[in-house]
Amino acid sequence: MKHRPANTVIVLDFETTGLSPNQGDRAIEIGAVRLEDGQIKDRFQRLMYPGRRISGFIESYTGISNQMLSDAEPASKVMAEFADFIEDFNLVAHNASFDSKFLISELARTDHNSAYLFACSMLIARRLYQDAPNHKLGTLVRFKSLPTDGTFHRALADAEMTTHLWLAMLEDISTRYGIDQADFALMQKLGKTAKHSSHQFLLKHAVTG
DNA sequence: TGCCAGGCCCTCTTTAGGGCCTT
Repeated sequence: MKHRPANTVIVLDFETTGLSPNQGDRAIEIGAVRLEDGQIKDRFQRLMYPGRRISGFIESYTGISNQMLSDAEPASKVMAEFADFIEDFNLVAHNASFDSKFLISELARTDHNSAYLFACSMLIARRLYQDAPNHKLGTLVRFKSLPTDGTFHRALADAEMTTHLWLAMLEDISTRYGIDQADFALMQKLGKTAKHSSHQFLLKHAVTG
């Protein structure tokens, strides 16, 4: 039987042709990290052909060219492989609402289930790091002095930076609130909050239940 | 370069508007 650590999450990031699958945008790259008990155990990165040319803006923004995509496998094939990679583990992304809608949209083109639970590192960071200049991923990486190879807006590089941010937040929450180990359920709760609660109240409430 | 959308959150709010964040 396959070993399944209790505290395993998949941290993922999509590069896409634009902001909205409802407007016809497609994924062009998926990058992800399998994090088991705080250790990176596996990585996944694939380009995928979206069925049409991408804009010059996206080429410039991501560094992914039309030439690179012309040699890539179709999205449906890549997403089927990715579904096998993520199994049924919980998912983490920076601004998870964005990656969630692309995951649902692309998996809908395959016969794979897309009923995953997401936690959003951006929403948690907004509560935890209120003195950060802003809560863009790159800013938070610099703010927390997290590891980076200097690559931004590529799927695996962004997923790895999000992984380090996730680990830093787990540690900071445990240290700040004196709990043994922050887990996915707590982090997901911190990303879904009632309005009009102060951040301090919210964190303490989430920790104490 | 920044628009497209959408969820979240703040405030000059809740019968609303606008900024943030993702590509």
